[in-house]
Amino acid sequence: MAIIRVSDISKYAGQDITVQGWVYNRTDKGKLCFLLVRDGTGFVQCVAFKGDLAPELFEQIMRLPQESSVIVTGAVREDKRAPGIPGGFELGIKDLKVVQTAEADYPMALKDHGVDFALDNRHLWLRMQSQWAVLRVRATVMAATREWLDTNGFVEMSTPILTPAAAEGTTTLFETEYFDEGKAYLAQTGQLYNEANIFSFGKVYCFGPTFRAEKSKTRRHLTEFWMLEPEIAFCDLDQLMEIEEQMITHIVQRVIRERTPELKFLGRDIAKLEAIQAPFPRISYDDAAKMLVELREKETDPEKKELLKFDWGIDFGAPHETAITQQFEKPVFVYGYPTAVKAFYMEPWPGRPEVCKSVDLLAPEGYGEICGGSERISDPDLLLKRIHDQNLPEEAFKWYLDLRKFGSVPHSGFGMGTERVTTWLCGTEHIREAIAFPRTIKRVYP
RNA sequence: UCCUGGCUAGCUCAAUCGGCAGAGCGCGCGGCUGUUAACCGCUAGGUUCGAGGUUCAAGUCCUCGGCCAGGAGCCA
Repeated sequence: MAIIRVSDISKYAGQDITVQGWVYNRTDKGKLCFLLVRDGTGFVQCVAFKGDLAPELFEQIMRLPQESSVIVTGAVREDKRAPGIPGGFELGIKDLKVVQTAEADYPMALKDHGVDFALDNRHLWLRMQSQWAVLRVRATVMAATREWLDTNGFVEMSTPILTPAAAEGTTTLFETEYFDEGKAYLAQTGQLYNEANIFSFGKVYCFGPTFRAEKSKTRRHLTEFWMLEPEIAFCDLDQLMEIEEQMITHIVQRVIRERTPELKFLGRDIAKLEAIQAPFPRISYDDAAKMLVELREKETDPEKKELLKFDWGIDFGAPHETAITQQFEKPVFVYGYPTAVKAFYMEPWPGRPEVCKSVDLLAPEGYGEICGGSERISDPDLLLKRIHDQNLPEEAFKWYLDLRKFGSVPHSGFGMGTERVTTWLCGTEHIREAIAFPRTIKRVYP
């Protein structure tokens, strides 16, 4: 008997097939028993009629505990009543083998759980439909990201996870002993290494875990997350924005194409995602600042009004980002941030040294920053001056300064937070659901 | 680090002014041929986060501590 994947079930209507999986839920009605079976690719309802099966087998099915592992054989039939993902098809059970009868005290109910309990049981919570759906979307986001970059001439580079002192200060780094060399730190970015890589490969990216020891306790932060960082030679800020919008558009469109059942299960409004097509609106920091002043004047809730307080020169906080993105249906680029609030390596705006050629991409519906990038300083003297101004150790940046001595070119790059993109596309409340085993300030277990 | 909220059955939550510790789900038993987190009946299940205090009486009030969440700052 052919073993099929539940995600393909519609292709097998009328045929006998076998599914290998786990009992997600059981509902019995006397002489009739419904098993919702998941196999990793989807959830399918399997129906047992007492009259069709040997009495012992029917009795065994009636008593199967949640999460028992099973191999089910039966006939696929189309039925609008059948629940599941994708749903609409069910399996009339002809035979069932129990691989293991699960213990009766499985802790995850199909009802809501508190955050703490759910996270303590993350290894089991992963099996729930909602979590399965989000993580399937995440995998597609990552695949689509690589697909776009690989077909557009980018070379994947792996940048080190263990790094010497910091690109941007050590306060937010995880520290570890490194033999006789003193301290090493878990990478919070691969950017500086990718700036070296472009001079050999032109267009590169790294895509891996990255670590921030920030004591951030919000729905947008993880201490360990997966960041994509493309870096491109001969690329200015405008060209960088084009790359970002093309890539994001590709990711969203592929997610819609392949993960609509998951998005529908999550209750996501797919029409909103279908609208995500390049080009994206671009507004300067200056214009965003004016917009914020106007939005604050219109705001009637005094609490929100206080949070929207804003003076030119400060970086946007989460409330500011939310207010701006709510004005747009697509992700929006905000470019030209004040130099003072951005990293030392960002190219100054021509004729306006108080702002720099930086750009953040803010996702709509209040999801906030998903990408942050900039054109990098290409002039060796200016870069050295910046390192001195910021009291960074020149010795540590010797190799980085070399990059500007030998064939320096205008170049740009950005970082994209995989889990933030996933959270946005899924319409999920909290970023912790967008990675299998989230690491937050309060949690390193399981 | 700061602000706010929470901690009661395995889970999610109730408990009025300080006055008998409750429900739903899940587990167990029984019933039902179309359930959608099924439904109906029955059973079991409690150190109310910890320590101290006030009181005739504390889940509830007070003090200290612990843990968790949401938000701010910082960031992708």
